[in-house]
Parts: sequence; C-alpha cells; structure tokens
Amino acid sequence: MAIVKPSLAKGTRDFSPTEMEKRDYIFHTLKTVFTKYGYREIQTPSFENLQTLTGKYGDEGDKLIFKILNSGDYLAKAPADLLTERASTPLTPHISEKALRYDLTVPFARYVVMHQHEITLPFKRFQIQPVWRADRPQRGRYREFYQCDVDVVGSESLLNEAEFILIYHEALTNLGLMDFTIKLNNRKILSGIADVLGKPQLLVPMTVAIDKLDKIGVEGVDRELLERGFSDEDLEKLRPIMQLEGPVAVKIDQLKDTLASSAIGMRGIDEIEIVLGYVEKMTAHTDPLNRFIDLDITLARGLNYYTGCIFEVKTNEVTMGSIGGGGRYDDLTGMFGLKGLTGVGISFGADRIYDVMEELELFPTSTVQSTRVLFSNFDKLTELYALPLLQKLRGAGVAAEIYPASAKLKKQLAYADAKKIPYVVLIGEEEIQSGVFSLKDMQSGEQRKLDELKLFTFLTS
RNA sequence: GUGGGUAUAGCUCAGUUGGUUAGAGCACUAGAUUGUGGUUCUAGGGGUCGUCGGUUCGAGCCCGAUUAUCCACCCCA
Repeated sequence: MAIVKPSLAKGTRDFSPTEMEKRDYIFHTLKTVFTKYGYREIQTPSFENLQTLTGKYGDEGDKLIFKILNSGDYLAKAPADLLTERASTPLTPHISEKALRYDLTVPFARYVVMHQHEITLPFKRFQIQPVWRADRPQRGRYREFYQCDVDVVGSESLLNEAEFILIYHEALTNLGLMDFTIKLNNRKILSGIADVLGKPQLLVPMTVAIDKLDKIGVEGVDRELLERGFSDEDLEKLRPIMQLEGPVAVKIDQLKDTLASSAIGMRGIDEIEIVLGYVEKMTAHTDPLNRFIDLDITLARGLNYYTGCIFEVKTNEVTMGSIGGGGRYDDLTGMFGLKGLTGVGISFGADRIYDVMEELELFPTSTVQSTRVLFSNFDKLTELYALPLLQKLRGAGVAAEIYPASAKLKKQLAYADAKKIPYVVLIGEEEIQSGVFSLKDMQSGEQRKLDELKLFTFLTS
C-alpha cells in the first residue's frame, strides 16, 4: 500500500487525552445542570435518511449537508439523462440516500414524531453529539463540531423560557465564567416593528439587516435596508428602536410606545415581561440575574423557524462569537406530519466555551491528572512483587499503573513526569528485602519508606 | 460561492540584491548520572525547501500553473 502523508480532513480535529479530559469536564458540568432541571438525555444516529434532512435548512443549508454516497455501483441506477447533463442537484437523490446530521433539532423532531406514543408531554430532552457541515472552515468554525441542545416540546408555558435563562446562568457560572450576557429578543417584537413600518412582508430582510448592527454599524445597516426595499422614512423610525440603550425596563417602555399600534408587537413585549417576571420569582432567594440579561432587538438568529423568544449568549471576558443560542419554534414537528406541537430550546457552543475557558484558564487542575501512582519496574522479580499491591489499589479505585518493561529509572520517572503522575513507588532488591516501599512525591521530589499498609492507606485517602 | 495570506526538519519558524555542503528553538535518542524526573551541559538522528513547469551559468529565493492550508466575506455554532 502506498504510504500517504498523515493529515486531517479539512475542518476536523483530533482530541488528545488532556483535551478530552477538559471537554468531558464541560459536558459533565452541563449534563449535571440539565438533569437538575428535569431534562433527560437521548442520542440519535450520526446519519439520517437524506430525505429527513433536505429542505429543512433552506437552499444554503441543503448545500452544506454532507451526503453519503450509496454503496455498490451507485451510478448504475442513476438516470442517464441526468448523468450526461451533469446535473448534480437533481442527480443527488439518485446516488445518495443517507446524510450526516446537520444539527440536533431536526433529528429531535423526527425522534418526537416516531416516539410520540412512548413519550409523555411535555417532553424535556438534552442531546450532546457531533454534527457535520460542509462549510468552509475558519477560526472557531469546524466541519465537525459538537452541539449541546436542551429542548422541551409540548409546553407553551413561558416558564420554560425562564428556566433556560437560569440554566444558562447556572451552567456557565459553574464552568467559571463570570461576565456574560444572555441576550433576549422575541420574533413577535420584530414582526411588530415590520408592521409599524407598514412592511410586514419585509420582516426577514429587515431582521437580517439589523442583526448586523454591531458588525457593520448604522450606516451599513441603513445601506442594506435601502437595498432591500425600505425608505428613508422607515430608517428614521427604525433607528431609535435599533439603538435603544439603558436598563431592560426602560427599553421595554420605549418599545411599548413605538409598537402600541401593533397587536403582535405588544404580545412580544408581554412575553418578555412574563419571562423576566418568572426569572425574578425564581431568584427570590439568590442574587438577581439582571446584570446578565439584556433585551436586544437586533438579535435575529435562525429566524426561519423561531416564532417567539430568541436567546443568544455572549461572553464579555474575551472576544468570541456567541457561545449559545436558542428560541421558541411553534410547529417543530409539522414537517414530519405532527401538527401543533410547540418547542423551545437552547444550545451551548461547547467548542467555543472550551476556547474561552482555555483563554481564561478556568479548567481545574484536577481534570488533567489521570494516573495517581506509577510502580517502577527494574526486572522480572520486582515486577511480579508489585502486581498484588497494584491490583489492590485499583480495586480500591485508585488509578494505578506499572511501567510495562524494565527500563532505566530515568526513563520511568520521565514517563511519570510527562503524564503528571504525582507519586511513584520504587521497588528494588532493597525494598523487597526490607519489605517496605519507597514512595516518591514527584512534585516535591521527597522520598520516604512506607510499609504496605501505610502506603495503601496513604494512596487511598 | 467571492477575496487575501502562507507553504523550508515531527512542531513553531529564520534563510540577505538569486551564489559553496539549507539553519535555530522546541520535541526525540544517547551520554554527563549503572536506582532518581522536571533545571543544566554535550553529542546524535532527522529535509525530494508542497507539486509541476519556466527564466537563469546557477533557484529555497524570481515568474506561471496546480494542490493544500489559514484568514476574511456570505452564512452559521
């Protein structure tokens, strides 16, 4: 076989032991919080039927789905005319019937429909799995990355939205983040704004444009709005709402004035107030979350399916895109024929949270230590002598290993050092004869002699 | 899909207006130290200079193409 230069597929990453330990720490912390709020974990397959995924993410999204070529002679059954025309798009369903999952929401919707008779509503689930996108990779964006989704279906209550704010706060705080903002918006407020401008049909272009405010500034947004069919008059009206400042309560009051004539807009404001009211009640015995919450009407996100509340989380400690987002989507399962089921959910961007924590040095040192004690190995005799105690320690739950060959002590200690193993037990002729073990503390360099019982007690405590 | 940068040792990168045998740091191996790591010192191994073509007496360096990769835009987490 020809030797190929080892390389990673574009946009993918290896996770080495230290990285895995840190990633697991994040996932474990998140799971603990999710579970505490009554969410249960599910997993779905890494690939789905292509039909399940296509048409759910828009034309752009469809292009970014990784398709899996059919097995066998996949061109044999393909229509000849499509082949001669090289018509890729219509040809695709003939040569591919499976695709890697693009997100966790659509597989979840499929799951709910298929398992509707065994789940009880409201159904609260979380899911932590990789997803794949044939996107062009760049900083903080990969072709394989993990999503951590928490959703509830079958409950209209805004209590869910309020709990998501608490989940965000609790999870991120537990991970050590101190300063972040949970941005809130509501699709109905955006609809209301479009109504007030008299251009409800331009809702989507409008939100796409104002979503870019912090990126391209007021002039950029204005330019884009004009291109998309808004008048100078509209811009005059829009500008003050777009740039609302101050406490949430003040923003709400101003929005009420502006949107007074729009029933749907007022309902959106109402929803925000209810959610914030719930949050206030739930934090009655703890610190208020006001400083973490902001109302940002430029927040749009995947507007295609959100119908109510919209969330986005940003850290203020380092420069980074959003580290989480979510929202309310009515009719989550309609695309699979189950109508009228509402859902609301949020997602944590684990990869980005990892980068933030790395930069802020928030990982506890204990996550990077695996083995607690290494037994040295000088020859067959000392090797055999160590085995009973080695296994006894493992039996007591202590991560222990023996150097698997007789090598120079220098090498064995270097191994312990590289693996950050805190203790090394030295066993040589001298130790066998006297019946005590030499225990070396790798951090201080100190060495002392202990009998088996004392050694065992020390390492298990 | 659009635009820009980069490509030299396992990794991060130097390499002068084109001029002998292409370098450094880290990592690795060995020794200084036959039972003592993380510090230090010494030595050693390791390169089709991404690939193909062109210019030139001569190309790691200049030109063209190509591939890979990174960054930005669109979009998104």
